Amino acid sequence: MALNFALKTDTREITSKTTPETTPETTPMKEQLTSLIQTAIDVLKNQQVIPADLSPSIQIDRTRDASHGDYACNIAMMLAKPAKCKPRDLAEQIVALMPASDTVEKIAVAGPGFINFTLTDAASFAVVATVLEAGEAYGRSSIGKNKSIQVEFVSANPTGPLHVGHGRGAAYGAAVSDLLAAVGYKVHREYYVNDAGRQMDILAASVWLRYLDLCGENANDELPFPVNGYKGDYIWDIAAMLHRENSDAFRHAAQTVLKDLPADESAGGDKEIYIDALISRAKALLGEEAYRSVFDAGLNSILDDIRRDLEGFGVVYEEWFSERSLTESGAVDRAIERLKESSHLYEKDGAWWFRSTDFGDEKDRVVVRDNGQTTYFASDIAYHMQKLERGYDRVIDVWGADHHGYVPRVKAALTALGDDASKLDVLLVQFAILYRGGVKAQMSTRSGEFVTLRELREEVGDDAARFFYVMRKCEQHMDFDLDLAKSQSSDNPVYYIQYAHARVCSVMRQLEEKGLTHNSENGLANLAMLSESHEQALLTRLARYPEVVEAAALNHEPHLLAHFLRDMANDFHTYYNAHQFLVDDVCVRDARLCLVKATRQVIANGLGLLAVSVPESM
RNA sequence: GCCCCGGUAGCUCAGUUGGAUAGAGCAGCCGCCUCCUAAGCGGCAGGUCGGACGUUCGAAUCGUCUCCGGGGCACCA
Repeated sequence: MALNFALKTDTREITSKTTPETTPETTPMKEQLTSLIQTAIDVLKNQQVIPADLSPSIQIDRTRDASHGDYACNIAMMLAKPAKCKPRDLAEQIVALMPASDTVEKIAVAGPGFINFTLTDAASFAVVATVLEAGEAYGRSSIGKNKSIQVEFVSANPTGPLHVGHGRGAAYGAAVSDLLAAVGYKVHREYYVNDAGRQMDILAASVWLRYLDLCGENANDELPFPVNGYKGDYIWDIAAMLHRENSDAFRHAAQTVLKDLPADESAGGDKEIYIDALISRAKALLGEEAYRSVFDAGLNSILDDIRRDLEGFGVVYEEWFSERSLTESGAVDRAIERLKESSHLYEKDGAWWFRSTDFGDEKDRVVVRDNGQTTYFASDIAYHMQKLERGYDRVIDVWGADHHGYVPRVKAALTALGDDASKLDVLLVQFAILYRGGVKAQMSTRSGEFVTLRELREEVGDDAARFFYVMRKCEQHMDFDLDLAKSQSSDNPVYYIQYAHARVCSVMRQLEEKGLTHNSENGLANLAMLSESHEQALLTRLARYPEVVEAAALNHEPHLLAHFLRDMANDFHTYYNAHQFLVDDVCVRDARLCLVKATRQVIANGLGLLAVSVPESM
């Protein structure tokens, strides 16, 4: 009888389609070729042509040009110097010593000394059966098996709705996570909720003031809204909800609220001092419990909104991690104690400083302020300490590029704690600038008018938004063309790829309408009929897919997959225009349909990893 | 001033971790539906890979310097 384990309330199972089985392990071609070359190298070492103490890493690459065969190796050029031998001559010797293989048709020495491999037809055709057999699992692998990785991304302050800058982090973080899961890692996606700190107090104060307004305390403009408060309409919504549920329970007279407060900026004062005074006043008048009610009303409302927004965007988390919980669990104190014990902290001007300059940071950083409050940085130290304590093999943070200055101090803190800072990868995502009609559509955050992620999703759709965000390398500034993302034409890469998928579906429908059926076995038995250059190109492309997924995952570069899918769609459309699939010859027809179905499968798998839908008709 | 990222075709970007003749898509020009969706395909044209020097068999890729653009340098989060 199975036991039910209680899950933490904010923890959930991965909701994405899980296909636990991985691609059946046909020994990857690169490894086969590597071992052939290794055999030859070993012989040459015995013959002392190559120094025995040399153990070169054998690199096998896909060729760029089909006339160079399928794979190429540059080992002869690498070893030419130590072997005191011309690269081409060495290449010839290596080729002569390589054992025969039933997957290799031809081995040739070319150019300055490349060894080019051409696969047998049987080996190139095999991919079709592999894809159709593996289905959704094709492209998955087990490189990351038994390794766990935590990916923290978005983690925007819950002080307002997500904007388009967060969108890029969301799409990128989710794609990296899904890719890592696809290559076998156990992935823990996490959103760090900044539910403590001054910004949240400002939010609470903003909500409270709007609430007081709704109670009637601002009937004659006697309760001015702070310059530094959050002015968005959503604050009104939260205040209205608060008033609906609590009526006048948190009401205090405007004069009481404002009594003896310093001047706001609008009255010639300092807006920072003013807002802090207002927060103190709110806490004093409301008392701890009521203040927390107002605070939580703001926090929960916005967090729920963010959660719904992200879910709609295909981004789900295993955990929403509370910053406040770090303080409550004592993790922050514990981190500070550990740093004190190892004498990485010192006291100056009433504050406690972390000596991060010992670890290459440009200046030391405060962890406990002179007023006794711990800083955001202290929470971050505790958080990262805690992440590593959880035992992940690797930890990834996806941050906006504007936080890059933060990386050295976080790594410094981990090192100071005696943890392995190299387990942490911080991936920095550059800004996305929206263009509409060729002009910038994004307002500056300073003016308070920013395009929200939700607006973007509504305007261009989730598919286009997800795809466009990951089309570029994350460190590349991105121009996001809204018109292109919305356009339903081949200019739009999303539609272009989806259309390829829909076309295959359409072909299969046509087949049915003609009263025909597809015999897959017969098709697989007649793959040799696929001799057209377009077909060869598709076969090669299909075989590359697992390599692309692997590279995209391990290098955290989902754009590789996006580009691959576009190229594959192009291969398909070209093929589609050049040849009929539904021909009279049953053998050719069945073979072509096998190829085309395999193509559809790979497009579906690839778009699936990017959370882009695969329509069956368009 | 110091640090991070970028600079490749008119525009937006790739470039398999140092490989062979630098590639796509837009935009421009010329073609292709009696045919499984023309939301598609083919062709032409377009380049001093910001610049200089260096490293080596070989550089868009690595190093140093330099120019241009973006961002960051809190007892904020």
